[in-house]
Amino acid sequence: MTEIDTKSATVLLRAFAHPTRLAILQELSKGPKCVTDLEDLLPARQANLSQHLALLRHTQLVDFAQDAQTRCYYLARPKLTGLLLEELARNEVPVSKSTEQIKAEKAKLETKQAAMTKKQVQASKRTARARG
Amino acid sequence: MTEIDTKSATVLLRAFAHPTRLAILQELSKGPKCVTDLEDLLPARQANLSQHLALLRHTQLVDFAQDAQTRCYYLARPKLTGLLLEELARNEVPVSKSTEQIKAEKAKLETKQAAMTKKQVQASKRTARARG
DNA sequence: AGATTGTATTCGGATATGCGAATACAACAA
DNA sequence: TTGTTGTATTCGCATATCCGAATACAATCT
Repeated sequence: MTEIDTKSATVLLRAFAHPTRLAILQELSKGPKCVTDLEDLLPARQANLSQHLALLRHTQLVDFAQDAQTRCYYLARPKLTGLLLEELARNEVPVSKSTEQIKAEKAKLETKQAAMTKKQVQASKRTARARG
Repeated sequence: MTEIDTKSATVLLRAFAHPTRLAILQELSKGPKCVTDLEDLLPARQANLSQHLALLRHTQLVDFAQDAQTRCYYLARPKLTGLLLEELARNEVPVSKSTEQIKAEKAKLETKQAAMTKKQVQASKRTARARG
């Protein structure tokens, strides 16, 4: 439950969030591949794959080992990528909660914090915007 | 290791891949919140939060329960969201592999498949592009 | 009824992303 | 040396995303 740096986490997630890049990562999760291998496996052209691979390199999701003229790409963070692919494959079914249930949960949490300070923050926010 | 529908998986990932949305999900992982709560917790304005929440609703990452005038949002896929946030917090350190290591791994995989068919596919792809 | 509160939606412009085409380039073959 | 193979980069345009401003709207208060 540690607090995440959402800004840098987003850089990683954006790298995952593209069909071609996700497909590349899925292929690499089965083993290392060079660009030509990927070109055969995926419906994308060489230049485009190289662009996506460059992005994945910069986010350190992949790295490569040079084998003569070819570059063999592999997953640089196999745990992260593996877990993510697994979890996407699982495809959790969304839950629906009743208003009662939520009210109860919310109430329980709010008793743990000062409620008044919140309203003050809110008020100062509004006036700040009104001024600015 | 099941094959994923990369196109629809991408829709989910894109929803995660924004600082504000990720922060919203992180807050909701601690308990349900209404829009005003989030406005107090995050550096974003109401309209903007509503926009992001709409996106998160459409991807079924969150849902809400109506409590009189307010809507209490909660995680609709707590496992998925929780695991992802955990894994991002862990921040796996990238591995680096030697060319030898990769060549070995790659060779082992390739013996499991016909190597010739690949070259044929590659050749037909090239001529197809040349024609097109 | 009018004002306020909590939230959603629409619009428009700024910025970012995606992709093909062209180009670069190094290693290797003929 | 010229050609070919494997891969990367640059450029320009089309499309998508983001956000604030404005507006809508229903519920509640005065």
